[in-house]
Amino acid sequence: MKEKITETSILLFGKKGFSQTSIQDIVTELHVTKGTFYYHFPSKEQLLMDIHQDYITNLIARQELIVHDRIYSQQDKLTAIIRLLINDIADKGPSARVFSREVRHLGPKNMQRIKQDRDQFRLNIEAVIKAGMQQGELKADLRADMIAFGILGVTNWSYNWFKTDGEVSEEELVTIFSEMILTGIGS
Amino acid sequence: MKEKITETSILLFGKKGFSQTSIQDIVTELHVTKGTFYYHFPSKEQLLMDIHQDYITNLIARQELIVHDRIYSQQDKLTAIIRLLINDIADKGPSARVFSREVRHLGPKNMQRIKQDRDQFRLNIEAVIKAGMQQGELKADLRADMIAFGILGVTNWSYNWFKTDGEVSEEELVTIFSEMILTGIGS
Amino acid sequence: MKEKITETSILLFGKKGFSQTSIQDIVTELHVTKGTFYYHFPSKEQLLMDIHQDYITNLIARQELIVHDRIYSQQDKLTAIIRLLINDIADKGPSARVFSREVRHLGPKNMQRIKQDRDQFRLNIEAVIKAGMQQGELKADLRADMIAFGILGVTNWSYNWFKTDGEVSEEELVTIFSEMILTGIGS
Amino acid sequence: MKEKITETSILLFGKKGFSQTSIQDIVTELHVTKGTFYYHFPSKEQLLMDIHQDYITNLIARQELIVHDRIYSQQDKLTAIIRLLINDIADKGPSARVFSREVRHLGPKNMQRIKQDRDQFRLNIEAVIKAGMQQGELKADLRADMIAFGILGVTNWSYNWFKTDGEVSEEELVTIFSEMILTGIGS
DNA sequence: AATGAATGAGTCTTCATTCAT
DNA sequence: GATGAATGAAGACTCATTCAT
Repeated sequence: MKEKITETSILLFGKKGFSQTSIQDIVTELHVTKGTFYYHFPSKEQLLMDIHQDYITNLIARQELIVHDRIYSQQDKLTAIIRLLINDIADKGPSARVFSREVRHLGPKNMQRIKQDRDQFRLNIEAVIKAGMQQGELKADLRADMIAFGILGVTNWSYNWFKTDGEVSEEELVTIFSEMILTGIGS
Repeated sequence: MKEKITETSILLFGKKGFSQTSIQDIVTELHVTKGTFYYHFPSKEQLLMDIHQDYITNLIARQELIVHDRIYSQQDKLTAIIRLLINDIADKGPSARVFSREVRHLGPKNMQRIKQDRDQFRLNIEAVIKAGMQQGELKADLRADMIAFGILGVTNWSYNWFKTDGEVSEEELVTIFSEMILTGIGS
Repeated sequence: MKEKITETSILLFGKKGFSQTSIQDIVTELHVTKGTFYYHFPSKEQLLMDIHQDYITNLIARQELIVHDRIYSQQDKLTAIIRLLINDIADKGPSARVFSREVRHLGPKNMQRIKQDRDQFRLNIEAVIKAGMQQGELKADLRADMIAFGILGVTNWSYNWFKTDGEVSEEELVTIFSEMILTGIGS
Repeated sequence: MKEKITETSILLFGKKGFSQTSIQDIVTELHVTKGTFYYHFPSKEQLLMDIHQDYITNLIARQELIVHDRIYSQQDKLTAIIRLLINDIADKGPSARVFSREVRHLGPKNMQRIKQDRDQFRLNIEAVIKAGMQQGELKADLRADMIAFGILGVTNWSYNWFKTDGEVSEEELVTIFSEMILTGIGS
């Protein structure tokens, strides 16, 4: 049941947003009562935290597999990270969407905790960029931090518009974005 | 008074988000009563619509000045559009933030209307890209639509993290992002 | 309306206690809705505070009239204070009952504030006793503080059992208690 | 286990009051689950009843030992009853406090039953007073019933303020109160 | 004896909205 | 233009209680 609640919540949060989704909505969907929800979760916020935590822990783990890979070039790593994020739109779509949007609704403490995780993800990207700069794979004069934000912008924004069943496939999108970032669009 | 309500609302929506800001919050800030609000606006949603509309109408107007400029190259135009969006973080900060976040809280009809405006903004970017492709300023084989989404991602995401009083100035950020997009980060 | 809410609440708190009385109970009794309650009071606790404050402020004022009287002997003052409390069972019955019972349901801050008022009332009694001891009206070796608690016990406990329409009138009860305290029951 | 539940409940009721203590609070404290509680008690109210019953049965038993004593004078008996109640603040503190406060939370039937026990306790005091009056130990014109209420007020009120580790010892308090009642405070 | 899951009625509170004045 | 009072629907959360295992 706990899992069912989590799944349903992810779906509903993804569809209507966190504040717009009431506990009633969640339990009605599952044909159980509010008491059931509160038997499994101490609060709505904690549920959101759990979702966040599950998602980002797994995400960072997969990211670090990429980052610490011995064979990939740094450019490959960036592409792989972009792929990681874009793929999740399909695989964990709603979960990913929830992740990228609802932080503002958390209390200061939880906000802080989540922020740390996100920072780590971002700093991992930054580290790859810096490595690329040193090894001559990337331009030497980049602001690694800003570029990392830029890459996250490109991918995270996709969660707002990308349809996995659209004209462009995930893998194509990965290629388009990674080329745009690595080689630019200028001729 | 209507203007004062609008301004205060933009500020509060920017700070706490749309759903988290109550009409009571707004009128308390202005030392008036709820009746006053409803004298000027038919609903909270309509207020949000007005804010959106004001903002985006002005934004598109400024974008089209750029797009139809006779002197700018297409690359310059893209840079100018990036500058337009980044500058607004400072100039119309809260308003811009509201614009980029609170769409989900609109009813379907209003959502639709806003979506059209946003689409137009995006299609204008797409048009510039296509022009650049034809004129040989940009690579010939780009997916103009996806690239437009990519550019919007980079800039819109900035609203979540960019501090105008930080280490990097707006103009520097514009340069960083436009170089990243036009020439890529690869060496 | 605010007054009506206060009055009804006093009645209901008196009958069923603070926690056992829901806001619903109060507004149902008045044929209004919960919104109305919260238009006039910020919280249930604040309502209780208001009731307390109203009651005790008035009570202390009347007590101090007695305490500072120039003609009364100290013994007369004690009797008058007993009368003050016993009379309130009839006049402000429920209010008095609420006052003497529901402190535990207040938050620490409000608890503190009420405690101060009560302490003042008690210390005023203590002061009268001490004056009586000095002036030879009362035994010289009393623990004024404990006696003050004793007197309060006798009167406050009455709120639990005394019926103003019973066999014993208020004034008779005052006489019985003040004689018991001043001259004792031993022969 | 049943005893452990009872003990813990007494403690918690004493600390936070009956309504403010949830069954969850009780079982959490004991590291068991709610099912366990309901295996041993049919309801929260019944638990309160049991506590009451246990306490008052024992109390009345001890009171009657005093009342029927052949050596004590009636004055001594009153003092002994006062001692009985004051001592219980220390010995059975929480239990006694619960007893003197939470009656209101019982259903009418249980309320009735408790009331009878309390009445008996009070009537026993009244009987002692009447005996004292007849035997010339006490003033002849007392309202024994009201005096009994007065004595109960003095002692029961102590449960609200008396600290056993304070400046005044239990035995001192007994002396103070019994002197106040028997000989009065007037000089 | 004890547990874990579920219930459902109830709690306080919030809030957008209405409307007579 | 603006106010004050009231509404009613909805919100998150609590809790005594039940019951199959």
